[in-house]
Amino acid sequence: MRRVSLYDSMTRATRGFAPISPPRVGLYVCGLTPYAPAHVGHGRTFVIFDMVARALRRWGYRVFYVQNVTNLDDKLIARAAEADDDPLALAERHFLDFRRSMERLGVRSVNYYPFATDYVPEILDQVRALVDRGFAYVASDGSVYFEVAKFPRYGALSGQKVTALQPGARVEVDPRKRSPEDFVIWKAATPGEPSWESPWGPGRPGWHVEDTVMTGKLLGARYDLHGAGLDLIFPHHEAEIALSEAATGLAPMVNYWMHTGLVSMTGEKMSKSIGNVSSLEQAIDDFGPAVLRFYYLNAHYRSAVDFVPGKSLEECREAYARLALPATRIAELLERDGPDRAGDPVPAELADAAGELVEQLDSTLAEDFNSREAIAALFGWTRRLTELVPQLEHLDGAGLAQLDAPYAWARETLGLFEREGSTRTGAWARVVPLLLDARARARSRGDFAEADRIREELRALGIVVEDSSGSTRWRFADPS
RNA sequence: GCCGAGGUGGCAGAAUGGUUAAUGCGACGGACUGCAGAUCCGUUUCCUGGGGGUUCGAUUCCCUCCCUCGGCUCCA
Repeated sequence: MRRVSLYDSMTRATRGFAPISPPRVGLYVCGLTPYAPAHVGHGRTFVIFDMVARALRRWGYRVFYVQNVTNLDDKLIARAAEADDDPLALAERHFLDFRRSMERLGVRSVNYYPFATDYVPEILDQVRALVDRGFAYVASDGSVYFEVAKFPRYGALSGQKVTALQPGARVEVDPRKRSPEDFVIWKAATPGEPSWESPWGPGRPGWHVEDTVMTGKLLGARYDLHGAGLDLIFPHHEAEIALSEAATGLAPMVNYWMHTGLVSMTGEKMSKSIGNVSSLEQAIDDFGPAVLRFYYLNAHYRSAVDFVPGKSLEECREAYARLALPATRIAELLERDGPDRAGDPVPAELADAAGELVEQLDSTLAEDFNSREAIAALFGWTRRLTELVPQLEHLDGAGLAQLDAPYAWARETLGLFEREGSTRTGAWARVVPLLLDARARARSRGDFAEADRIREELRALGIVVEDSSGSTRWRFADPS
């Protein structure tokens, strides 16, 4: 296992990562409440933790990655009511869309997506335990609240002092609470909502308790790593700590907290409730998954990034295309001729440099997942290889694989450079070269009118033909 | 008001108690090309919010001020 250091939001320091029972790592990331389509900001958090899981696995850790789904809450109920729909069905639909986006983005590292409503019996057990132990109280309507005053460590993660909070700053104070900082863990049902029987009457789980029950059941009372966007630090993660540690008596609930920086748009946090969102699905459609991953990983995960429509992803498209060029050429050659293709061996110093770079990439990423530095190093490799692009044609399969090693590293950890299906299979792969041969003959006899006609005909079919000094290449036109 | 994270070139965005502050985008110039496109090469010397302090040396550490963003019981 490689030595990894990461910034822990609880201690506010970069620390060496030591799992409770190596090589196993329990990773929990707060997933989304699927009441609306996912936006570009959500994608950032999930791509980042996908990278974290991929990298840890590469380095020998056995990561069990859980990402929850809050499939029932006030917003879902409100949205469903507007559309005369069932909240659980609405959540299911949005979740499936979200999974499709994640699949397209190459986020495949999550082992399990638990749904909150599948854990109601366990949630009731935890609520009951908290009441029994005196940490929670039952209000007159049958709702159950956690009493923050009973848990002195409350506020350790966020640095907040309960006395300094401004109750009602953004959300109205619930009159059933003993104290404004208390939070609901079991909500008495209003007629028409999905509800479950409980000792306190029909109701449904509060948000915070869902997570502690699922992590407790799936990862244990104490586990290694908890991640999410930093907007969840207060109150959600503070509440998770209080609930779990109060209910189990075991602390700390989690050893390392990782929080990702937020994506803003027009200077404000991108947020469903503000409405300044840019659809994740649309961004993938327009730019492809690789450009989006590049966008996310091209900044340190903890820094805030501003999303500028019409600019941010366009810039990344240019940069990524340049970065990926040698990787694409190598992949094309290996795809065409197979891994055993004949040719010259690669010069030893170049092969060595590739190996050294891979080591450098690993150590860079192992220091608090600095994907930006890794990408900068990859640009260095691309610069070096682009000078050799005309010579790649003459190298043997093993040599190409050696030169590809840094890109293969990025495929594994960053999820970049993955070929989205071959563009060169099927009938096109046979027919287009025939047409290009005819065009080449036309060009060589000076019949440029015919050459241009063939190029235009192909263009109309969505195939772009590009000449370079020695050869002609073709590709499918960009989707937009 | 309180808590937290920040302020780096035209833009995005890293890093560091010490030679030219990474990388990319953009811009400009050139190469290649029948044309188009793509690609490549070069240039972009004057970039670390203001003021103090510590130090031989600060963009980095400390204090203070200003500004921005996030949170204050909806949120990735």
